Amino acid sequence: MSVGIRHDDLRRRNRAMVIAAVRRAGRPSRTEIAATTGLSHSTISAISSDLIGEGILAEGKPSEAGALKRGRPQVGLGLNPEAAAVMTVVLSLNFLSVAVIDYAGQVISEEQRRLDTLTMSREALIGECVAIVRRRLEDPDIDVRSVARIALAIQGITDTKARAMLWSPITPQTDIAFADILEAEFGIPATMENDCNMMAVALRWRDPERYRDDFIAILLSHGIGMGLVLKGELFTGTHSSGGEFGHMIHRPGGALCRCGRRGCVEAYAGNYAIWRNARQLSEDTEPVADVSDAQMRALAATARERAGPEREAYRKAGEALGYGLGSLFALIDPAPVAMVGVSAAAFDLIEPALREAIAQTAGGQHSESISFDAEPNELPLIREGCAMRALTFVDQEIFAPGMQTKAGPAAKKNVA
Amino acid sequence: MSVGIRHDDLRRRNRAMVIAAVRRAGRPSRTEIAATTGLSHSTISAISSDLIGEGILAEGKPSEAGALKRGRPQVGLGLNPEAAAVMTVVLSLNFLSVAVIDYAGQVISEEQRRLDTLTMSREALIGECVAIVRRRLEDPDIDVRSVARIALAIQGITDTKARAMLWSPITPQTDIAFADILEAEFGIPATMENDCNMMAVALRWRDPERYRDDFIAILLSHGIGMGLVLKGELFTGTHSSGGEFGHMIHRPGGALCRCGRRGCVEAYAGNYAIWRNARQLSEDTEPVADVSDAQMRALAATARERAGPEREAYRKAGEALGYGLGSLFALIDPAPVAMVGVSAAAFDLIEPALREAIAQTAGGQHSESISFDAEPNELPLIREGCAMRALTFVDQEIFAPGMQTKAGPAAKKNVA
DNA sequence: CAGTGTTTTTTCGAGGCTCGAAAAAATAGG
DNA sequence: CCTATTTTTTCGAGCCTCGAAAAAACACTG
Repeated sequence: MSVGIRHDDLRRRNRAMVIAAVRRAGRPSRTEIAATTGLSHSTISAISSDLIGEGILAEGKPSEAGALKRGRPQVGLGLNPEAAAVMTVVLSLNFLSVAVIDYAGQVISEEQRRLDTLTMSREALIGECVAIVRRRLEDPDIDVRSVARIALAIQGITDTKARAMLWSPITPQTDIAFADILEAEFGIPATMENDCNMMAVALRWRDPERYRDDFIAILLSHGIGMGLVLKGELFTGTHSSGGEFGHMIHRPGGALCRCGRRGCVEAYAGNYAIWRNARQLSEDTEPVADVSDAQMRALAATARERAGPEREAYRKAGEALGYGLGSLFALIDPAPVAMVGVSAAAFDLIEPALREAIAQTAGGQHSESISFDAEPNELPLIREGCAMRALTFVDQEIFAPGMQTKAGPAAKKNVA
Repeated sequence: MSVGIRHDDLRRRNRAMVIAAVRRAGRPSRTEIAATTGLSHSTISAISSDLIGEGILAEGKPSEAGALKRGRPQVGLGLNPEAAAVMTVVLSLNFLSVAVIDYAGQVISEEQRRLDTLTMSREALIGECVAIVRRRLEDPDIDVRSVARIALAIQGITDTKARAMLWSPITPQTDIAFADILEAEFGIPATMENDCNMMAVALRWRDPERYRDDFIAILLSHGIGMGLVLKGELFTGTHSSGGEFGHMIHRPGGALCRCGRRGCVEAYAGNYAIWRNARQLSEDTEPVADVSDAQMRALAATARERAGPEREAYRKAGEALGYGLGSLFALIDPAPVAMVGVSAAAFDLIEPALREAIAQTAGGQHSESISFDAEPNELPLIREGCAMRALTFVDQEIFAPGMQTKAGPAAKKNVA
C-alpha cells in the first residue's frame, strides 16, 4: 500500500507546491504563496530563493497593479519562460498539429498538417508524427535541450500508463506505443493522452471557478467522447483512458455503432448517427466514414428551420445523451457539463430532448439545475490541455525531483 | 487546492502508516513494518515505542510461529484490544443489528432486533436506534469511555459527508441525519455509511489478493446496490454515496421501478422484479413491498427444475445486469465483481444471460475473463465493513491526530 | 556449556526541514 | 527627512528521519 514519507520528500513536495501555486496564480508574491499553501513565510522565502537560483522562477512586477499600498511593495514571482519548453502533438482525423510552448505557457513555434489518417499505413502515420516533431526541434528558434516533455493527444482509447494508443477512430491501426516511439527517437519523455481528458484538463485551467472539482466534458463530434474530473482528479479507467461515455448502452440491440456493437449512445448522437437519422436511413446502415463540419452545420440549420427528419435526428441524439447522462449521474451524481465539438453548436436542438430524458432518470432529480456549457471548437482545448499536462509534469517531475536521486554531490549553501 | 506539508504532519502520517501496517498484517515485527512502509528501522523503532507507550500497540508473539530462525527472534506488534472500541449499527429491512468491537477487531457485545421499518414513524425509527445503542453502551462489560466511534450503515442513499441518510427503500422517511443525532445523544463521533460501500470495504479486508485496487460489489437483493473501489479508493458520488448501479437505465421507458421511474436495471433484476416476471405480471405492476428470501429460493429452485416464466425472469435479470455492467465497464474498464445477497445464490441462473449481454457491450471485449464471485449473505459483510471503517477512523483521526487546524483568526485582510 | 554466528531492535549523532520571532528592506504619506 | 506599514529575509530552536554502530536475543556447534 502507500509508503511512508521520507524526510527528503518534504522539501520535494513543498517545492512542487510552490511551483504549482505560481503556475496557477500567475505572478503571486511570496506572501500570497504562503497564504495559499499554508506554509510559513520563512519556508516560502527559502524555497523561492532556491527556485530563483535554479532559474525556474523569476522575479517581476506583482500580478495586481494595485500596488498603491502603504508598505514594502510585493515582488511578483513568475515562471521563467526559459526554464524549459514542452511540445504538444495533437492527432485528430486527417489533421496533425504540433506546438512548442515555453515554460510560462506561451506558444513559441507551431506547425499543422493535413493527412489522410484513415488510409495511412502504420509506418506512414508514425513517420509523419516523428517527422513533424523533428522539424519543430530543428527550428532555429528552439533550444532542443530545453524541450523537456512531449504530450500527444489522440481521439480514441489510450492506456492508463499514457504510453500507447490502443484504438482510435481516426485510423484502422491499433496499439501504437507513440510515447515509447517518440522517447526512443528523441530521448525526450513523452506521454500519450486521450483527447477528451485533455479537454477536461484545459477547461479546469480556463475556468477554475466553474470547472473545479467535479465536472464533465463531452465531445460531440463524429464520435462521442468524455473527459471526467471527479474530486479534483482526472478520472480514467483502470486499464485504459476509460470514460467511454459514447459506448454506454442506450438501447440494447439498437442502432449500429461505429464500434460494431449496437445501441451505444454514439450510435444515436455521433455525427454519423445524426446524419443517418436525418437522411432517414435504417439504423442498420453502416456508419459513414466522415461527415464534414459544414454538412453538420447545414443539417442543424435545416432542423432549426422546419420540423422534419433533421429535427427528429437531433431529438434522438438529445434523448440518447440524456439517458446516458442520467445513467452516468446515477453513478457519480450530477455535475456541470461542457459540450464541446461541432454538435455543441447545435446544442439548442439537442437540449430539450436531453433534459426531458434526463428527467426520467435517477440522476435527473434536479435536472433543471444541471448546467450546460457549449464550446464548438475542440482543437484549441485539446492543445491547451496537452500543454498544461506537459508543463505540470515538468513542474513536478523535473523541477521537484527527489525520488531516489541521492546523488547530491556538492552541498549547496545559501545563495548570496 | 492542496496544501503544503508541515513539519509535524510528517510524524502524524508516519504514525498512521505504522498503525495501518499493523492492522493489515496482524502481528508484524518491526522489521516487517519497516519493509512495508519503506521507512528506516530507527524510525519504526521510535514510532512503535511511542505507540506502545500510549497503549495503542502491544508486543506479543510474532505472527508466524516459524520462528525457528537463526538470530534474535522477531517481536510481534499487535493492536492493543483495549486501546479503544467502536460500535456498528446496521439498519436493514425490518432488522436492526448492533455490535461493539474492540480495537483489535473482536466483537465484544452485540444485539439484534426485528422492527417494522416500513411502517415506523420517523421518531420511532430514530428512537429504536438510539435505544439500542444506549443499551449496548450500558452493558457492564463495556467501558463507555473507550467507545471512540460509531459507524452506521443503511440500505439506500447517504450523503458524501457520511452524516445523513437521504433516502432508503426500508423506510418512507427521508433525510435523517443519523450521524448528527447519535453524536448529539452520546457525544461519540459517528458516520452514516451506505451498505454496499461497506460490503466493498469488507471484501477488501477479507480477501486483499482478489479485491485490491479495482473491484465491484453488487448487492442483488430486493433492490440492486453497488459498492465500487477504484484505484484503491472507495468510489462515492460527488454529493451522495453514489454508485447507484441499480438505477442506471437499462431500457428507456421500460419496466416500472420501485423508485417510480422506468427501465432501471433494478426494475429487471431486483427481487420484486424477478418475482413480478416469474408471476408473468405486467411490467407496469406496482413493485411489491417485500419478497421473502424463502420465496426467492423457491423461485430459483423452480427455475432450475424446468423452463418457464421463472427461468425467463432470471434470464431477464441477467440481461439487465449484463447491459448495466457493460455500460459501467465502458466507463471504468472491467474489474472483478462480487455478487452479494440472496440472488447471488441464484447466480447460476443469471450468469449465462449476463455474460451474453456483457459481450454485446464495449466493456465486454474480454467478457470471458471477467470473474464473478457469489456471496449470498450480505449482513456479515456489511457489519465487517462498518467495523473496519470505524476502526480505521480511530487509527487515523484519534491515534494519529494533528490535522492542520490553522484556526488562524488572523485570516486574510488586505482588502484595500 | 561456553563460544560463535545471525538476525532483530535500540541508540546516538548528523543533517535537513519548517517555524516563529525579530530584523531588514522598501515604499507612501506627512 | 521621518514615520508607519507591509513584505521579505535571517536566525536560532525544535523536530524528524537516517545511517552506522552497538546491544540484545536466540540457534547452532563442538
